[in-house]
Amino acid sequence: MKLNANEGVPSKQECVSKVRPITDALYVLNGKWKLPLIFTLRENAQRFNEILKSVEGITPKVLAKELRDLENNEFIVRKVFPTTPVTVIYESTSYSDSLNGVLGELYNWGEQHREKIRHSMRDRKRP
Amino acid sequence: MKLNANEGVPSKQECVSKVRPITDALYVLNGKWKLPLIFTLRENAQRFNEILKSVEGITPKVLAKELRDLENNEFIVRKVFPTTPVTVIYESTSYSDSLNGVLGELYNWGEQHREKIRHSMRDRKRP
DNA sequence: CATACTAGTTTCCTAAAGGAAAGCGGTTTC
DNA sequence: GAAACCGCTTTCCTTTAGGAAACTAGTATG
Repeated sequence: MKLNANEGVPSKQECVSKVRPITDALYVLNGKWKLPLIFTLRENAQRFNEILKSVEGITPKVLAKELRDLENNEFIVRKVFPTTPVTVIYESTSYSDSLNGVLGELYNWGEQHREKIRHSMRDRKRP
Repeated sequence: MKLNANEGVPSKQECVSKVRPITDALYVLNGKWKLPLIFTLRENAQRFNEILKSVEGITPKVLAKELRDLENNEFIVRKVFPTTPVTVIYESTSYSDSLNGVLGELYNWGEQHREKIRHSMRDRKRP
């Protein structure tokens, strides 16, 4: 009783639905500066120019864009105070803590993988 | 007793060591085709041209490079059989199962996050 | 009115990822 | 010897991420 020539082979729909939530998650962590920014703002809320100094190497253009991304994903909030000159404080949200599980898994797996590959490389030289 | 002007502020070393294992992990999943390839080869081992067909849109050049990456990370093995014409089978390893924890966390968080952002967008239109 | 300060934006540029199309080496079949 | 099949590689091109440097708007102070 063969209803479909691709029996047993998952449909494209099925594959996409398996992969998309994962790529969604990866997407929000994507880019050179997302993690450093998340971690530095977890240490303490900071102003734009303070972040520029504490995250070494980032430029104003890229920082502005990354902060917008993080705000859109609700990992941080932007608070403006009408001092003169203005004060803008970026502060990490409690929602950013929801990343802890993911980040913990990534950390442990990444650490383990580095060791694994280090050993494999060594064994290729001296088998 | 102030020993250091940056007391309480983590050193750059400390930040790097917190972030690097995570970026290592993200790096191996990086790129447009890594996850589709991992998943398709978990379904069943396949030949080069079979993968080209089952992973819709990938080109030979990119596939060859991605397979090399996956092999270097020991997620797959490349098996060559001296038939004519040659048969090359790519097969996922049991080590690729070590990703299950990470992928599960990413999946759950990603699914939840998509919902969260969807609701936030709606509430911005109708507050 | 000039200067200073914050929080960005704008313009221009480079490097890397990825795609399209064609080609290639080895081996059989006709 | 031509054609076909497999598993790629090569060349050329476009898009995107990110960096350097300069500039801007708003609001004070002198």
